[in-house]
Parts: sequence; C-alpha cells; structure tokens
Amino acid sequence: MLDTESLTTDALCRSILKRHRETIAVQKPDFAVRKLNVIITAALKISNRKGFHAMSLRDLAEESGVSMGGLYAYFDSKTTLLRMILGEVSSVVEQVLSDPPPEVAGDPLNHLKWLIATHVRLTEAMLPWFSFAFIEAKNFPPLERRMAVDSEERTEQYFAEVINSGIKNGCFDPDTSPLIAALVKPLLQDWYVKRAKYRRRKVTVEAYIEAVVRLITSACLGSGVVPHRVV
Amino acid sequence: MLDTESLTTDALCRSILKRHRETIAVQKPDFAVRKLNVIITAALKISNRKGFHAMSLRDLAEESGVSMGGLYAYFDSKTTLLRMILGEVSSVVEQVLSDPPPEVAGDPLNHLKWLIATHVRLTEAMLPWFSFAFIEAKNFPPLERRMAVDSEERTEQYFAEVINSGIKNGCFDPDTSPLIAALVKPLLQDWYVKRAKYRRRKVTVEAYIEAVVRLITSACLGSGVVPHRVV
DNA sequence: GTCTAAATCGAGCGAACGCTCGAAAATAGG
DNA sequence: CCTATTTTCGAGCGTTCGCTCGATTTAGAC
Repeated sequence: MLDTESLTTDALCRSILKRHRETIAVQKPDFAVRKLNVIITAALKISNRKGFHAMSLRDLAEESGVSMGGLYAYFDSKTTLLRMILGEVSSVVEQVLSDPPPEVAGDPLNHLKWLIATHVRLTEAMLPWFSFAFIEAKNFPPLERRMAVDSEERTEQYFAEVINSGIKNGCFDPDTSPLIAALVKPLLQDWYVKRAKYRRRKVTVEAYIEAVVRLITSACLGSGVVPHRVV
Repeated sequence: MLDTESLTTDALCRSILKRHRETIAVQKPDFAVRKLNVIITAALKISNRKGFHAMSLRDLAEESGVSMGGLYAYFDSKTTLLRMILGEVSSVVEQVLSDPPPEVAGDPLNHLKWLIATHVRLTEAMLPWFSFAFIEAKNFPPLERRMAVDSEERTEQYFAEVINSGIKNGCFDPDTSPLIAALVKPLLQDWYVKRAKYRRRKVTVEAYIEAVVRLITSACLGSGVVPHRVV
C-alpha cells in the first residue's frame, strides 16, 4: 500500500543528515541522527503550534533538551533548519508519487485513484512535516518559497499527466475540465491542513480518500452515461 | 451579482472604525478613516509579502508614511491590528453569504451555484484581505485562531444546509457524500491562496467558478442519469 | 491672527532575538 | 586510567523588536 518504514522520523533524519553532511558539525552518524531526531521533532511541535518564525531558538533548546550552542552543531542558521525540513518533505513526495506499482501504471483510472490514496496516506504518515511545509512555505525567503511552489507544481504534474493519458486512452471524458488537475491539490491538502477538523468529526483516512476519489473520478469519467465516443 | 461598493478599502475601514471606536484614539472620523486606509493597505502589502509576524512596526511606519507613535493612535498593540483585519474579513463573509437573492433562495441547485460564484467573486474583490486571513490565522493567539476557525465553519454550514435541503427536496442525489460540504471550502480557498498560479495560467474568475460549479454540482446531482428516486 | 484641542512625531526604553565562543563534559583507543 | 578527540554547554554579543511619552505640528472656531 504505502511503505511507511522509510517514513519514520529516524529514517527521515538519516536522509537529512546525508543531504546536509557538510553543514552538520557532528561526526558520528549515530550521535547526529539521534539528536537530529530530537531537534526536528521539537521544531515541528513548536512550529505547528505557533509558527516557525515565532519559535525562538531558546524555545527550541528547551523543548529539545539541547543547549543553545549545541543546536548550532546541527545547523548554521535558523533558515537552514527550515530548509532541512522543507527539503525532506518535497524529496519524499517526489520519491513516493513518482513510483506507482506496476499494476496501476498502464491504467489511468486506477493510477489516478492510487495517486489520491497514496498522497493522503503519505501526508497522514508525515502529518507534522506536511503541516509545517504548508504553513511556513508562504512567508519565507525567496529560495525556500520557490522550493515549495516547485514541489507543488510537480505534484500537480503527476495528476495532469495521468488525466491526459486517460483522455487519450479513451477512458476519460475528453471534455474533462483542464482545471481538474489543479483542483485535486487543495482537496488533498485539506486533509492535513484541517486535520483537527476531520479528527473532531471522526472522518477516517479511508472515508476521506473515498470521497475525494469519487469526486474527482466522476469528473473525469464524464456525465456518467456511456460517452459519445467510439467514432 | 455582487455589490462591490461596500467592499472598497474605504468602506471596509469605515466598518473597522465603527467596530474599534474605543481603541482608536483619533476622534474625527474623516481623519481616522483616511489614515486607517493607508495603514491597513500598507499592512496587507507587507504581510502578504513576508508575513505579519515578520513585518515590524518600523516597516509599517515607513511603508504607510505614518510615524511609529502615530500608528498607536489607531491600535493599542500589533495583535489588535491583526484582529481588526481578521474581524473585518469574517464579518464581510458572513454578511455577503447570508443574504442570497430571492430568485435563488428556494432553489437548492441555483443557491449552491450562487454560493460558489459569490464566494469566489468576493475573495477576488478582497484578495489581499483573504490571503492575509488565510496565511496568518494559523500561527496566532488562541482567540484569533478560533475566530478564523469559527468563521470557516460557518461558511461550510451554508454549503451543508443548501446541500441537505436539496437532498430533501429531491433535486440532489441522496447518496451525495456528507463530506462534499467540507470539500467545497478548499476549492474556494485555492482561488486566493494560489492566486499567482492562476494568474500566470490566465485562468479567469469565470472559468474558475465554472470549473468548481461543475465539479460540485455533478457530485450532488448523482450519477448523471435520472436518479432512481420517485418511489 | 490667536488660542485650544486634536493629531502626529521620533528618540529612547527594556526585553527578546539569532548567533558565537571559550570552557566543560563525554567518548573511545591504547 | 590516561589522553586526544568529539560533543555539549550557556553566558554574553550586537541587533532589532513592540511600545511609550513628552515635545511638536496641525486644524478649526472666533
């Protein structure tokens, strides 16, 4: 369904360490990963409560149990910490969505369903990371902002491609609105942006996937009756 | 269609003045409204570029041309300025959406279409205000956060009510997913949250409304064929 | 033109910010 | 157990923050 082994905080921190080896002063990987885990978990916790900008490094030091100066063995500026998290999120999204299982690869309808389900499950497994990325991407340096916009655009591309190939295949309505691919994204984002609301209403992951799949596929399958194709 | 006269920055500032008369030290309404306009326009401009928290009052003083101390004749704290803007936004939403024209009031399908179109046009007319409200509502004090959540919940209610009455009326599919009302919101928000993207792609307001209306109404009208109702 | 009340100003306050650095503690090989 | 290296620490640096307040300018009635 979705390999959640590589999505544990530990695995993600190992990946972050690999990506930022030169800016992380700590040598021994065991030390580094363990502390990175603690630091990033704390950073996500505080940021998701009051925002990254409002989180001071003293807040972070207290919550993580790592001293002020100790933090700077793991990043050289607060912005680098931001970049570590955002970078990891867009890397994972790319990695997961670009690799559909063989049984859906040739079938646009099932591929579309798979994209939706996998995206929702991925964001569920990495909830604090995605909340963070969504909320913080807006108000930050041009470079980081671009990273987020590009990552999102790439995600939309996956949907656009599968919908287009479905139209060419003949299994999707050729009149499908070209905006559908763009409109899938906010539907998927709502799951983690407003997670508290859905939790309160006891909406399960499966129910949410089902609702989005029905909404989107029915738009792609046309008016519901057998299409006037087959020229 | 949508009365945009009461949505000019001037009219909105007049409303803000009325709501915060006791915290605004300036007596003469003309003076107050004119400066409020300047201050809030500047605040929206800076905040939408780099975030409300990152906007210093010195930034605001420079951009608006009002001195440091002068600003404090219009609000008693930076948080109050935030509250003024958020409060005005949710007030306007409430005001506009709660007042459907008589010709759609009894007709769920047209009422639903009207809600979608009016919401998109409203957010288009007050773009900087809605961008601000969406981005900033997340990372701020409990009270302000609640304000935003409640306002959003109320908006969703309008959709839930019209869909339910449509189901009871027999003009909507009784199998319509109970999540549809919740899913309309992110679709409407995308218009102003990702406004830059749609501008770049030359998507017009009308085209966007059309796409969302088609997506949602087709979900409410059931499988497309004549429903198996009429017991 | 004069006077009074309203409106505006900006230097300055204490607090909190991101970040540094020399000292202290922990780790591991011989 | 000693020593060399790595990791951790937290007081302190310069800067900027939200905010205040006495001085100054402006507006309008007579």
